[in-house]
Amino acid sequence: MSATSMPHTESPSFSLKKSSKPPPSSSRSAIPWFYGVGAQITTTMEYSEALNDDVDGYQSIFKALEDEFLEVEHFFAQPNFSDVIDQVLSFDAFSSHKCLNDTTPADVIDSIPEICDDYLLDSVNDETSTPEKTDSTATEEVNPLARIFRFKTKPRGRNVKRGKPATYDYLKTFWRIPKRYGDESLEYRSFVAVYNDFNGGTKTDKGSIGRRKRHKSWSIPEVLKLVEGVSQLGVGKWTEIRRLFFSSCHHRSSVDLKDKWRNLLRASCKLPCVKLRGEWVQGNASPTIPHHILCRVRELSVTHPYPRKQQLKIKL
DNA sequence: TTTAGGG
DNA sequence: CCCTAAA
Repeated sequence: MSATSMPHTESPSFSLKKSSKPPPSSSRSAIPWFYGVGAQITTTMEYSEALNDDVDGYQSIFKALEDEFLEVEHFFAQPNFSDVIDQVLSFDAFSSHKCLNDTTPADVIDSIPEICDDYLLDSVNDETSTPEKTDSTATEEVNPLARIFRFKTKPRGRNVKRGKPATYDYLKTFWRIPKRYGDESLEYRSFVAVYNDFNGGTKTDKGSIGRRKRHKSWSIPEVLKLVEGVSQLGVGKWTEIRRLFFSSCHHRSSVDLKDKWRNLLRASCKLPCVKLRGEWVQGNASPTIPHHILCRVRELSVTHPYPRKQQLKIKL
């Protein structure tokens, strides 16, 4: 995992000086050191440096990850925003995502954490497991965030060993709490709390770690892409549709497309039949899909019938 | 690995 | 969104 393309010239400073000002969103965890992410990041960077890894590359990654912690708004607020973007995109890990020119900065930012996930997981796997400094003086080395990075995503692609199911359960097997931590220790509880928060889940962990991914409601352009995809490739070709129409949406999986289409079908069935001042009256739901789009969905549901449930299996 | 469907 | 039987 070499990042030879990484320009070393006057790389913009990524130190965020996040201060202790909490993000606007009050939904964030109230864990004391949660907002001290900056410091934690630094620690992690030093750690990777010790591992003789590409520090600059990690800086980019950690910067992006840090952003995820701090919400996008904070990221945009940085004066060297564009520099950071350039830096991040110049990193090898993003080579396959250079087709981002036609997207907005927001789209780019949105895709970074996802990309980082994969790459970080790789790098961590390469590392010879967690350092086993058994001496009690290695307290500084224990960086909860390091483990958060490691497990924040589900394994996929080359990140998983062949033969093993790419499930969260498998991922969990990687998760280890240092023995020197009691279940009631501050470190442990903080770690778990932050971890859960980071994964956007209030999931009262029941042995389940890192489930839900952050909810991202579908934008109209995304819906249009999906509709266009279905109209061209038909229903059921979600991997293809994703590849052709969502190459720049790294947070929409083929399964997401399938789910969305299902929801669109449901919505299209409930099309209002009332017209007011030339405009179709929308259901009354919140940001709903424009009427004409739902009409299109309804048409497609006929043109491209959804594969019906398998023939009912006869019970013997 | 990808789908279809239920949760 | 998650989870998983089926294919």
